[in-house]
Amino acid sequence: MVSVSSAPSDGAPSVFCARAWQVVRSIPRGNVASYGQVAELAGMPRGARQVGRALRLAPDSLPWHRVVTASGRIAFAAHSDAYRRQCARLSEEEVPVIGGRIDMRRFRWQPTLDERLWMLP
DNA sequence: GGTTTGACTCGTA
DNA sequence: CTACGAGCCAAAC
Repeated sequence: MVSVSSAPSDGAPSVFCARAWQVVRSIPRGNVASYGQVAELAGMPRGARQVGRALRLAPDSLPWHRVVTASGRIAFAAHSDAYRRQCARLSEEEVPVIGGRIDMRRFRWQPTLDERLWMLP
């Protein structure tokens, strides 16, 4: 009997977590995506909060800074260390955070049909 | 088991 | 524009 556990209790991250990381890796430099957008592309339409959880466990090599709230704000508390780190990393790639905000109309990632198909299950 | 928590989102006021 | 509340879902108590 082979038991296949998808629970992260084995030490391995969940399937959704791995998918979310894959989506985040696909966000081009100079663009951002919202938590909800990443969730949807990863196959979980209402999983915005799970994306945040997945990113918390993510390696620093992952471009986690390209994920912001739907309104274009950084999800961390405005004066926290994490907030400043994300802000700095975004500015490094020409994504300005003005008034605590990113202009989603200009910087929101719009994946092509090909990119969507590549990521969906 | 239930309750709380949080890197969320959306509608209303 | 901000504030609040309800909905959301998995993890942690």
